[in-house]
Amino acid sequence: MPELSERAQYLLKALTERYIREGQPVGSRTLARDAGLKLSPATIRNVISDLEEMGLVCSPHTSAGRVPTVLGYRLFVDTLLSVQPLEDSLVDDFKLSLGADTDAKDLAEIASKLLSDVTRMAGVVTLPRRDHAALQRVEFLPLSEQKVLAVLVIDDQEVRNCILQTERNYSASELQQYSSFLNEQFAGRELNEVRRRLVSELRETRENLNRMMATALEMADQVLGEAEQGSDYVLAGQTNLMEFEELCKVNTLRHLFEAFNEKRHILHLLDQCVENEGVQIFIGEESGYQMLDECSLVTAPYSVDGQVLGVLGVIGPTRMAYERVIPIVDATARILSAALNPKD
Amino acid sequence: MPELSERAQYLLKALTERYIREGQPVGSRTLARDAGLKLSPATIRNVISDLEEMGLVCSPHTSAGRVPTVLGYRLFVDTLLSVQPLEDSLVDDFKLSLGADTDAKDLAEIASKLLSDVTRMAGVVTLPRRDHAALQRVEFLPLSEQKVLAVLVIDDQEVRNCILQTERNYSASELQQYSSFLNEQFAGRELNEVRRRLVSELRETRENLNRMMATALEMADQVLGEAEQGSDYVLAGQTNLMEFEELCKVNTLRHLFEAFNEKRHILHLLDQCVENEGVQIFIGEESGYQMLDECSLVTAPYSVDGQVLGVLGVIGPTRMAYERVIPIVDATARILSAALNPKD
DNA sequence: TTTAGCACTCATTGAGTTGGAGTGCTAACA
DNA sequence: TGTTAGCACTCCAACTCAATGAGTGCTAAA
Repeated sequence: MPELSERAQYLLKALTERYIREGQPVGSRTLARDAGLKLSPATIRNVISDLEEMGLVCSPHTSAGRVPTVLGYRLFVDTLLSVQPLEDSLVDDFKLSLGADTDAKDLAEIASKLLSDVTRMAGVVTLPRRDHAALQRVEFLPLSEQKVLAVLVIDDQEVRNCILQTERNYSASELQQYSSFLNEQFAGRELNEVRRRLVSELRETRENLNRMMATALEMADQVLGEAEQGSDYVLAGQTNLMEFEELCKVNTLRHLFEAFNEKRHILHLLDQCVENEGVQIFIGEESGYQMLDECSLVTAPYSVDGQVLGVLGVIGPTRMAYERVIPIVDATARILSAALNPKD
Repeated sequence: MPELSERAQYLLKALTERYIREGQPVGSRTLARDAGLKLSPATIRNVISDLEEMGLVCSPHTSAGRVPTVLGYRLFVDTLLSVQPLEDSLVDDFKLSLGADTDAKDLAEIASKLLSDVTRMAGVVTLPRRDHAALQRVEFLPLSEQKVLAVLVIDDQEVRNCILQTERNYSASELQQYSSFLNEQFAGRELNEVRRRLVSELRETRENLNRMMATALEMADQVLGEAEQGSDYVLAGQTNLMEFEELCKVNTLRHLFEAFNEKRHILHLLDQCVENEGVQIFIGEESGYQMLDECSLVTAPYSVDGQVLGVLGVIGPTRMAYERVIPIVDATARILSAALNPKD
């Protein structure tokens, strides 16, 4: 990519900003008026023509103004953007809303709602991964004929339960034995470590023919398997996307909403953002998913104790106010991280 | 409403069926050919003209054919419809899919998916109300500083837990005392009865200054309050609705999808169907909700032990194949009922 | 009661027209 | 060499206009 003159950069910025604001292809005359430079439309045409050659802008048809391409947006976002600082009042609002002492899922829902409300686009938050969370305790309770209730206490905020189908009946005291055995062994360890060690221990105890331990371990294994509720996300404000001209073709919307329902693809995309520290942006086709061709995704990971637990973000048209959305997503990720941190 | 001649009825039926099939206003010529009656278009025009006077059909504009009105659909559905029996293979499929031994929520999700897949419209299933379900057991477990985990075993299939914030720490044995006290009192009783009795018992024990009982009751009260996860529903196949011409205005879709997200309205509507035994149908504006003006809703309640637990149904355009949807909804309700019944 | 005939209405389609916005190119200017 | 004015050109969007065709209502005859 050849170097871009100061002026060309400035004009690309002006053009992109104008287009984001107005949604209409912008022509040389408009730009001349708008940009504040003392240049005639003709001069501007020359510059813009260079930008076009570099693939940063294009015109939808011969006699229309120019529109940023994905590449143009990319350059704009990476090097030209002047990010606005966020109003304190908004941050306070967010902190308040995410301050309630509820479980992770509720927080995710609140956060996605906040994101969608403030940006008037769609907000998305993946549920926190719990691989690295510490297992606090396991409890087994007899339920009924050949059914045992297993309760998995992960931390103060999250408890999962699942119902095990067993081969025979177990008494409460027997189950108590199992759980205290397991707690001795595994309490305080990370879930994925527990998972790993379960496998090896199982093999070992089977060899040793220790019936009681084996049963306990088998149960634990089953619980972890069940509780392994594959990663998931919550979405809010999908309908906001219907307000944007450029997405308002029924077919575009259908593909988009099908993807939202299907979840697989969106999840895969969001997973890619876990790696990256800080705000990450996919513009248009960059995502690699066709249904997002006319959309951009702005994400940021959230974490607890330096462990990234998930990702949140905003989905909207490529023509979105990045300079506003970016700080919002960034701040929300921080606030959510704080909310998830054990406060004591 | 004046009596309708045999012939008029027949023609209304033919017209409605044709319109449902083709989606185009049907004219007298078409109807003459289609209906199998040996009548000229002119004659048919006379009859149709009567139907129009009665408000059963109308024409979108002067020189178009006729389309059934809501009233026309109503008459069609109530008295003219020939419901097709369902293929056994489909019923078997449904039974298989709903046979798995999972919890109520999963079943509801499967059912709504089935409904939407088979009808190519949107399937909806309310989560089962648990007011009349028997409380099997309560357990309290100490979690951490001033936090107690309460587990509510409702029946073999459903367990709820919630985390209580308490004023001081409780030991495991103390909590054990509470839960066994509560289980003695309430196990086996219906949830709403438990709720009712809790209130009065609380008042009584407070007067008696029985500290221990009071605490136990207060905890139970809190649990029930928390677990009171207001009624809810699951929806599948919303995007199918985008395939229908008549709903494909972005605005219509937006209102519809907003209603789906909002849930309140749809729930209220579905609640009305609990009363009615068997299949109930809302056609177009009959629902009273504007966003459903161009939709119909076909529902049937499902129940266990004669207790209606919820409603399921299909949402689609008014122009839907009622004769097919009705038996599908009916059968699904039966199969879901069976699946929820304790099998032992 | 049914039918044929006819005049009439109205949505839809496609072709032709116009106006405006914007471009690219060229030649002149600083 | 960079900047500007002028001009021909392109294309979209909006509009008009006429033709088409599906369907109706009415009337009078079978």
